Amino acid sequence: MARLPVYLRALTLLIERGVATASSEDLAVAAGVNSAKLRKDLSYLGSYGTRGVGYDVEYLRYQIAREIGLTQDWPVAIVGLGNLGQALANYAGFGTRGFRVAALLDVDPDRIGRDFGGVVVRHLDELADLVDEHDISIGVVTTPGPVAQQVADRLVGSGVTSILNFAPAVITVPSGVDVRKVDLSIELQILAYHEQRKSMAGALHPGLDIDVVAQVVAP
Amino acid sequence: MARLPVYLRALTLLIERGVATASSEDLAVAAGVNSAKLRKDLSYLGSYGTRGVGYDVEYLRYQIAREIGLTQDWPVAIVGLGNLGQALANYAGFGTRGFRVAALLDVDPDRIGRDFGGVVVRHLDELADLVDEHDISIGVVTTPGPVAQQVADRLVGSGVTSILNFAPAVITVPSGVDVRKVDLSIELQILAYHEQRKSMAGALHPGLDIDVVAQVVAP
DNA sequence: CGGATTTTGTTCTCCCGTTCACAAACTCCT
DNA sequence: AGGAGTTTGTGAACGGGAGAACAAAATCCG
Ligand SMILES: NC(=O)c1ccc[n+]([C@@H]2O[C@H](COP(=O)([O-])OP(=O)(O)OC[C@H]3O[C@@H](n4cnc5c(N)ncnc54)[C@H](O)[C@@H]3O)[C@@H](O)[C@H]2O)c1
Ligand SMILES: NC(=O)c1ccc[n+]([C@@H]2O[C@H](COP(=O)([O-])OP(=O)(O)OC[C@H]3O[C@@H](n4cnc5c(N)ncnc54)[C@H](O)[C@@H]3O)[C@@H](O)[C@H]2O)c1
Repeated sequence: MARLPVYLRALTLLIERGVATASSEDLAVAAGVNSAKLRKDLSYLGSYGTRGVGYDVEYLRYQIAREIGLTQDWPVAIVGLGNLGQALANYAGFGTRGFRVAALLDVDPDRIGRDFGGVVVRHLDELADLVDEHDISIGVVTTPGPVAQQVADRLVGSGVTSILNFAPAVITVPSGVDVRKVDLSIELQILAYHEQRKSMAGALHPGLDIDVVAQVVAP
Repeated sequence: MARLPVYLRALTLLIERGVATASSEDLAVAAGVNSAKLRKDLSYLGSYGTRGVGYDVEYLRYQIAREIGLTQDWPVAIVGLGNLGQALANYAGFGTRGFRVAALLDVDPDRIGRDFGGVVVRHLDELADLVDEHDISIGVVTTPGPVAQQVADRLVGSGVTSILNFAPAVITVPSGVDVRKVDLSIELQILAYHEQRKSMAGALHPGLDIDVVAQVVAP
């Protein structure tokens, strides 16, 4: 079900291009997945396609948006207005996808009171009030790693039940709370790992050309 | 093998705490995984543990770092110095993990020439020269989605063989080139999906308390 | 020195996601 | 209207990862 957002984006792209109807094959290409997988995924939501024709792009987009819950908009709190937190707070693409920055929190007096995209940074102590006031259920953690756990604890304590964590730390939460992690270093390290294998393959089999090496290395 | 970086971070944390030896159970808790899985993963690298004792933290950390390829440092190019690109360029945690920002590229004359963390932004046309000069094999894409594909093409054309893509677009590359995607919107949408299910479960079974709901909803 | 204890490395089983393949359903053209 | 062509929805086979469980190996302790 983690692929639904990808399909949603592919559908939006097709709508922008003026496409009214698309086959599972078309969608699969646009979303970068196998067409059988895509059909099976969509069949979970119900029979929204027409055999011999394909899917009504607009209609399917709405159905997926509804399934994900994007017919409402989700207020989000961001904790930690450093480099990354500011970039997120300024990010326009946020609102166009059903999310709204409803609260910004920090503990640094230099950050508190500043304004990003029309929202003023407040002290973390005001978290519970803001969560209540704006009915926030999603929190984003962009603090340094060492304080991520305690910030997560306060988010949970204030009633937040979903957390997106950018800090390089494993955070644990009570059951019933979802955590997702975005970790730049890990992504880069995975790339570095493959890079190293590529160069090693080249060293071990200098006769092989790049295409063959690619096949050896492919996951 | 995508878990090796997580183990690496857990080990680094333990070293900072002065721990010299850790069992697979300790490591599993620190990394947030199952201990059997962790042991199986580590056994791939070789037998670096001692039965009845556990793993030498320092030694294991080095072995994993070597496996990933972090004994060398990896020069990285960042394309698109907007909100996000600037945050990445300023990010200190970059260098401490074996990566180095070697080149910054943009096409906006207002950005070109500016300095982030000691590196000057250059025009995208200079990409190939910079890749050659600094022996860059990893590129980071932080441009708007619509130009992500053409930027990726230029990266590949310049000799980059690994791409980390932050733009909300599916990019396709020749075989032999690795692409990883970091997509904020998708992460938030997955959280929203689970949020919606939580609130629906509450509406359908108003008698259930939050803990029971949590079990129903858990993946 | 030998048994009790701890913990690794590995085997085995199970389960879930992926993919193939095909019948059913729909359109289009003659 | 009917056959040819397309495309969905899904049953079935496949593959691989995850976890339980256990034997082997090392330490500890009397
Ligand atoms: N900047 C990046 O590009 C980048 C990339 C990947 C990961 N990260 C991670 O994201 C996190 C933030 O990175 P950054 O570069 O923005 O760091 P930063 O130091 O610029 O910002 C951290 C912010 O958190 C605030 N903060 C500190 N303790 C807090 C607390 N207890 N409660 C609330 N706020 C608190 C600080 O005042 C500061 O404003 C770090 O964990 C970093 O490792 C950053
Ligand atoms: N800012 C965020 O927090 C955030 C979060 C998630 C995803 N993203 C995605 O990351 C990307 C960048 O976001 P942003 O907020 O930094 O956008 P931005 O508009 O601030 O920055 C985009 C930068 O890319 C440059 N650019 C445009 N076309 C280019 C080209 N052909 N070659 C090189 N550079 C080019 C622009 O000059 C600009 O500096 C977007 O795709 C966005 O959707 C951003």
